[in-house]
Amino acid sequence: MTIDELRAAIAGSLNVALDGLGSGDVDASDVEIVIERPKSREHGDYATNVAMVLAKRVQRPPREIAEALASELGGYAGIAQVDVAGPGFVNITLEAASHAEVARRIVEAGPDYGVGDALAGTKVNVEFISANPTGPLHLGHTRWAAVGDAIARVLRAAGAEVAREFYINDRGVQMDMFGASVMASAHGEPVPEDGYHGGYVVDLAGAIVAEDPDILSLPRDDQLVSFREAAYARQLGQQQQVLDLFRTHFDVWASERELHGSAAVEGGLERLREQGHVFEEDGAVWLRTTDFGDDKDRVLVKADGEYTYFASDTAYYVDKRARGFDVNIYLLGADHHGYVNRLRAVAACAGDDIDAHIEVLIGQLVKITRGELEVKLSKRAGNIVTLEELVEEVGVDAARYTLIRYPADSPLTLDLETITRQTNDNPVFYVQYAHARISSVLRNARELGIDWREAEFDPGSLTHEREIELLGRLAEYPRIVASAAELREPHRVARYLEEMATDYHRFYDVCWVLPRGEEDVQPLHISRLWLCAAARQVLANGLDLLGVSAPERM
RNA sequence: GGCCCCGUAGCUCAGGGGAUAGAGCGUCGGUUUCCUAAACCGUGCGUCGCAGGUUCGAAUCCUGCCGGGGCCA
Repeated sequence: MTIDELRAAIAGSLNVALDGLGSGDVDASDVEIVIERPKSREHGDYATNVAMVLAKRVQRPPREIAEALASELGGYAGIAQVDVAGPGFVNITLEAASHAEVARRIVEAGPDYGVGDALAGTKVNVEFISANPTGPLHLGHTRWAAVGDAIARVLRAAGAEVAREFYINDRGVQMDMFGASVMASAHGEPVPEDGYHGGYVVDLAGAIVAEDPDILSLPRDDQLVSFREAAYARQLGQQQQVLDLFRTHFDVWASERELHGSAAVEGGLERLREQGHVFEEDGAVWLRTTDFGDDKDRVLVKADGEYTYFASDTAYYVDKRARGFDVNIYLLGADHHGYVNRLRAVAACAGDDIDAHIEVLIGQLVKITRGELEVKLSKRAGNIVTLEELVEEVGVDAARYTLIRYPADSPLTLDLETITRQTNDNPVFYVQYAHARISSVLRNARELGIDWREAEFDPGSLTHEREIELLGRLAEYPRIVASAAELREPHRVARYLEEMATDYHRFYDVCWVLPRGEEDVQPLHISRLWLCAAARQVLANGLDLLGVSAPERM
């Protein structure tokens, strides 16, 4: 019996029970039947609180409703026992075989186990990082590089059609300043005061001149443009390469320039005019964002006729909607929290429902330590400042896992010593180890010539307490994925995997899987191999949602 | 001045209204003739910042205050 089947059973029993209480006219169909796994085993495998929730409406004591529900529910196949406890909880214990069926389902579903349809038919745009192409990606970007990607994966697992999108701010004075900095560097001249000073600028200059020495003899104005464009191409390429290495793959690289080139900006502006939130004042064109909670109105077109960055952002939103995205998620750093109201107001000004079409998530900053010492994010040599350097030091798996493991809206301290340590206090290794351990068992089974998939799986044989615990945990997985998607909180998957790995290790510790010595292959061996295979599948599926590898050996 | 985040065990942190608030680390001790000991088991550990409110029930939701971090102006 699956959780969904149990829910249906409860719903059915509830109707009968209410009839029996003379409350058949009470419509309980809108009551969400919450099924939870009790913390204590004494309270059964599953529990529901519907009796308490309905008490007021039915005008009966919760325990009375619970009793009626329990006696009805007890008749269902697959349910071993139903108890009423506490203020009106209905505690349900399943038959052993009923638990174990999940193992078969998981193995048969394979990578699809956990995939749901809650968001089927919804097109979601997840925009994150969106760095200027004027330097390497740094720590401020890494959290979203991991979490944003995981959010996209989790949403996809919930059935949504997802695009990961990176908005390239490749237009405006910052780009010119970037070009000027590289050019100055190429000539051995001092970089402009508010230009870009990192060592990478020198490297870029050197590489550009090496590839095209003639660039230095161009007229100054042309040369500036050439340097700017060459540096832009290289820097963007470098960012893309690093993200690729980090296993964060964007579906769309949206360029601000192209937005302007395609007249999307004019189009977006037109759309806002139609909605009646655009006005002119002091020679500038404004968007009345204060109508929707912003603290001041914003300029779209300056008095000199230039579009503002805000105009681009606005047009970009309208463009995303035009491309059919129902939900547009923006992942921003804590330093951009002032943008939240502005962006939401843009959606409202475009005639959209703020609560439906736009979501702005704020990620708190990441602090890095090495043991007790904080790693200052200065640009001095030896301190980690870029995503690339972080990956070099700790590896992609550890970096991604650690960044995703915590809710993004809480501050995060990343200890380089801990996450490279190969012990229990490093959760990524703990979870990966469970996967490798299972893989090893299954390898050994193959070497012993045991073809468990072809053998009869007897779910009734998995009755050990540790087996039941593990099966119960495996059954939770789809619900965890669904809630991670709904809440945009992939850390829930990571936390779940840690608990699941614990359940596996505990099972492994006391339940021997393979035949020992000259022992014949028994049905229990086969059943346990199915259980192992199911556990491995869930670990692999979960790790995949985080973009972390599931090693066969460690 | 406005806004955002945080406050839970000695430390780092989970805990989207439910029963006795959890995990890792750290302490001390134990477990391997055979499937990966990167594991498992035992052992302590709490005014869930404070005060009100909503609820049958609040660490969780609402309001105010205190404390810490940060952003904008």
